[in-house]
Amino acid sequence: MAKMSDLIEVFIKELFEDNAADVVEIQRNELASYFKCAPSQINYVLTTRFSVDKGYLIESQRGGGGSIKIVHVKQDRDSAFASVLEEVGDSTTVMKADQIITFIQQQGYISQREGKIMRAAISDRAVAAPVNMRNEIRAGILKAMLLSAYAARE
Amino acid sequence: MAKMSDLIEVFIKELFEDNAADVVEIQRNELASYFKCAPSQINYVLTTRFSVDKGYLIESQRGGGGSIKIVHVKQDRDSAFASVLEEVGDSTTVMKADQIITFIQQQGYISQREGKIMRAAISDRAVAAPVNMRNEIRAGILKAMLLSAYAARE
DNA sequence: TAAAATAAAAGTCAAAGAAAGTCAGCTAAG
DNA sequence: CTTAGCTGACTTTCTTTGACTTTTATTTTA
Repeated sequence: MAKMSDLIEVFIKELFEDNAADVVEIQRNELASYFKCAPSQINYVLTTRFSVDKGYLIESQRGGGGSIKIVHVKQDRDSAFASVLEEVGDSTTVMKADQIITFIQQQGYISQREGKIMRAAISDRAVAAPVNMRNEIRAGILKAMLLSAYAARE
Repeated sequence: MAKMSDLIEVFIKELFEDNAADVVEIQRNELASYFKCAPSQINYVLTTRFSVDKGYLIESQRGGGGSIKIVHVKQDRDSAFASVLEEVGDSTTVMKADQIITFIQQQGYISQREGKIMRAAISDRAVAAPVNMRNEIRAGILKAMLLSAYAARE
């Protein structure tokens, strides 16, 4: 069975596209019953797939007529790349690098395929260096790739 | 008795042929119980028989609904990618890497921007490792990037 | 009409479940 | 005797669920 959380994630992302909007509004219980899952699973999807890291902001209202608003926060190119480069710093774990790539991808500044290439380049399988150097080397590679992507705007 | 690992290896390779695919998805526990072996033996087979060197890329997801994806660059059908991977080998200079990237770019396998990103990743400025290790590390990074580009081709 | 009760949302968190990964040590084959 | 193969115990990561809480709106009642 395909994972429920993935399906819900895709569903919500389609809402963004359909509305050509950067705000989407959902009702937790409604969505949950549509997917036949526990309402709290919607929260799980929101925290794991629509986190601030990834460029999303959640606002919600409880009580009668309440709902959840998901805002896709768009940062302009310059500041997005600037903040991300700073974040990389001199040393970066695979996990952090992954988040950074996801962020810049969600912002729409690199394609999905470019994201995959970058992820491959910084993975532990690729960076065959002594463990104690890996994070530093990884940081160098990631920064170089981000800069070149920044320079080569479409 | 024929060696278990060989049987598993053959089995997986048959999956590639049966599906005429270059991506195969397995479930570790399922496969293990099919072969009546320890799940960790699947990992053994993957690391010994399906390494990056041999043109395979492994992606996995833990947790509920998790699985292991194996991507393979086929010799016959996409000889450009396959031969290029061989060309990279275990060690690659910047110049050679550059030529290889240019080649597959000209063949239309990767975009100009993807080429720039790859070049950035393998440049000496990016790979901040001791000089005597650089070419080996570079080879690993380049192979991983090429494989992921191949896997995510349109 | 103001306070109280009810209903209608969403939030939290911990526990259980479902995978895959690691690694040290044992066994078998060459 | 050395290397390749195999295993199981333990770890890590990710997902799903449900019981309980909190907040807000609506309705009832004194």
